[in-house]
Amino acid sequence: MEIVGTALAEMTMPQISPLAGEPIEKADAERLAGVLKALADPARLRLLSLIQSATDGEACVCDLTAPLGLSQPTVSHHLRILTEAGLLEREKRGVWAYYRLVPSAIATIADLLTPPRKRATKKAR
Amino acid sequence: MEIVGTALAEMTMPQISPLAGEPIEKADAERLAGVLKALADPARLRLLSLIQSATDGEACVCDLTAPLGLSQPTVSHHLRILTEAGLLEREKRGVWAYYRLVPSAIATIADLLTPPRKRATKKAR
DNA sequence: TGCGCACATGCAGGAGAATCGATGCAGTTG
DNA sequence: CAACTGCATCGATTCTCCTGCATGTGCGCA
Repeated sequence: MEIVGTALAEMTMPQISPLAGEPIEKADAERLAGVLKALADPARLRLLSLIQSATDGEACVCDLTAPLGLSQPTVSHHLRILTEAGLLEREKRGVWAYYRLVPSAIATIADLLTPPRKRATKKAR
Repeated sequence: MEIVGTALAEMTMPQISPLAGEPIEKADAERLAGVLKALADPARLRLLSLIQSATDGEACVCDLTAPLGLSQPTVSHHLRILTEAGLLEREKRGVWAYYRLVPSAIATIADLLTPPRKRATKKAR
């Protein structure tokens, strides 16, 4: 139902770690689950990995179909989901569409999952 | 198809960060996706949050159905998935089944997602 | 201007997952 | 021992998602 949008950006600010001090709200859980769902697919994890390890950290669709063993429409589909989740950014140059990782996007998710390890939630010290 | 098992334990050791130096293997991607899929659900994120913020960090099923607004079988289903993914552990005391977070399980996932920030992959120094 | 290439979108089939009601099972209590 | 409580499992339904084929779109080139 496409609740994603640029999902990541919408939740970087609030402290909605599932391991924060108190239960998270239903809406926050749905947003975080939306982004995690974009990650929770073998093909998409491999896409992120392939793009990151490519030259200049970018890759076009034609470079990604073969290593994955998936059809071009399917790869485009996955890239779209990752882009809508805020994990990839797309740049069209000529006939090609180059994808690259959004800087620190995945790190942001990792931070959201990480327990509030001494983070200033209520004056840690 | 239950590829999970105690999924987390099986991949804590290898360096299979999707943002590591080189593309991850298909099998690694499937394992990591399996654990992420356990996380990528609003109800399960809220369950983790509720359990963590409960007294003594544990909770039984009867305490969790009401806040979630889901039926008891459904809650048991989600708890089972989280447990099989290695995120929760179950202890039966009397008639009740108490669930608690597996220490640092989620932190492990966060580490897997975090880019190899100066981590010793091949002799960093 | 017409053709070809790279990519996106639409459509459809099939597999997997979320949910619930009904039921089974193990402790507890009378 | 019988009834009750808390939880897991089963079966069925509905919905979502992954995937590929066919097609549409935009850009470059002859």
